[in-house]
Amino acid sequence: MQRVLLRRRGSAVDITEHSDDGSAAATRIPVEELPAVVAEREAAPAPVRWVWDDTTRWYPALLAAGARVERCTDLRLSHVLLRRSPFADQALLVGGDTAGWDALQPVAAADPALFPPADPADLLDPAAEHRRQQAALAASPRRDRLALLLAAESAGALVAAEMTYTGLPWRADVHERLLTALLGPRPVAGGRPAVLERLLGEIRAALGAPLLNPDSPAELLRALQQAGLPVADTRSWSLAQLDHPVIPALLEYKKLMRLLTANGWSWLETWVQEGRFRSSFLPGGVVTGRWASTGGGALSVPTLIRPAAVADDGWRFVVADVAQLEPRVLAGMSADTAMAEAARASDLYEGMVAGGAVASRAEAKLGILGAMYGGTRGESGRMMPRLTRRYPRAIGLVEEAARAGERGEVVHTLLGRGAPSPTGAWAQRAVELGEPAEQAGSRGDRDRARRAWGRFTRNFVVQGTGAEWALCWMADLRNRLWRLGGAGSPAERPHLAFFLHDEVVVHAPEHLADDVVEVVRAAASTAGRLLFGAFPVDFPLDVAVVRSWADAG
DNA sequence: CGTACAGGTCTA
DNA sequence: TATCTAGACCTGTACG
Repeated sequence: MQRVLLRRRGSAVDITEHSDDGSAAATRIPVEELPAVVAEREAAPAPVRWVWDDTTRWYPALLAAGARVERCTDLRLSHVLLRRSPFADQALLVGGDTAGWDALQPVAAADPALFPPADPADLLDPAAEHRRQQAALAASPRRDRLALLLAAESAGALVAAEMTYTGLPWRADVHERLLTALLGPRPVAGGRPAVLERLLGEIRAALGAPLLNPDSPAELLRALQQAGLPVADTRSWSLAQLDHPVIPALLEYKKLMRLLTANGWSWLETWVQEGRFRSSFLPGGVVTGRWASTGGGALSVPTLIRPAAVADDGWRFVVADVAQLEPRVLAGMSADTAMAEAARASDLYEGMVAGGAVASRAEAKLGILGAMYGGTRGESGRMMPRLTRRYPRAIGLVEEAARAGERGEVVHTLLGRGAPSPTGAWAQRAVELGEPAEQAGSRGDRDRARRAWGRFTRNFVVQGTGAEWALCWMADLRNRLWRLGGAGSPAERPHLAFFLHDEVVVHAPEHLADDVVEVVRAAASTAGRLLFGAFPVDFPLDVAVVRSWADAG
């Protein structure tokens, strides 16, 4: 496939075409002409892969100018993956500006200018970096998987930019009605809404503390203890265990205060414009390969306010999520046929019950979560021997990942994303967490930190491979949605509008909703085959065609 | 007066 | 004798 490398040169762009025969041809164009050049090239029959330093620096402006890109190589994201992968020869990756690539950060989506001034990326040579990456890939003992990972990560970067561009349809009027119904009318600057004010009065009266500010955990804890309640913190879950007249009002107050501060009127003003909630997603933003987000708390939008996410008139949301993604991924990557058999059921936990591994669904869930998170105590710990007997390969894989982490070894996902080395800052953090300063250095604390790192590596291999499945799913889905046809930009055709680790929201014209359901499922099958080949592990989806996000699931 | 951390709550 | 993975982001509070 033809690769076309883009490089900024002041107010111009250098375009270098790399043909399969190794020849290269370069042209220089003014930056204003780039969208037209890209659009023309994308419309031509020969497929092309754009190679650029960083999608966040190129794609938002292209989208704004009406140019959509089918494929790219994001050198920044690829660099991070290769630098940490145990299957990339680091000697091949090191060049003059490696430190610059190591340090390169994505830019915020807020600025749509194609060329931010004084960008550190301008000091880097993308052609040289691309050559190094291709060399490392060619020499890798896991070349195919690593190449798939780089392609999927780059496709994710395109998806992320497009989701910020299109936004998630959001009805401010619905959101405001919801706030008013729960909190009362919007208060004038500074005041508490009426409902909170009333609850505050009840709380103060019930505790005999007329000046209490329940927003201060320390103050609240003292007041509760003075009222004779045996409580060590003010978490809702702890308070719910208590029997005292103040508790219902206090729990309601905490819930509504959270709504007000996290997703109240000021959230609405800040993050919703022109009927769209626009946040920015950061592919690869989490060490495991999951996406992070910045702005508006996109990855923790409470279900309480999801009724305000409403498809446009004549459009629908197609909401799809994978039930029990991570245990299915674990079955696939360990080639555990017994667990894959359980995964044939649409509810994997019920499949485990049917297979005779455990007595109840609750036990199955507890046991699997314990296996993936490293819970060794309590009920999930007691489940482990039975699970190990029944699913030796699956349990063996996570146990080995935990032991490797405890030994200080580096673990990796199925496609070759490497975990951080335990000598890095992350291990320091684990040490600090397990080690109160006054007892620093004791053997027990070191053991605790080692086990904490083992839990991290145990979870890393599963969560990280789950993230790879989701990336492959979205990358394939994005292309299938585009091929459903229509005209215009992604916003005017069926498009991905939101992504939450194992769930996607597609915004589509109503008459195409059934087609979207079909391609969402087809893309899930493709992702399973890409990762696990012929090994028979299913990824059944829960799919709903709805007007509001809240109506799904 | 601005920054850093603690405590809490939301997500998968 | 016990909640264990990954995050974002809010308020209150301590600190320099």
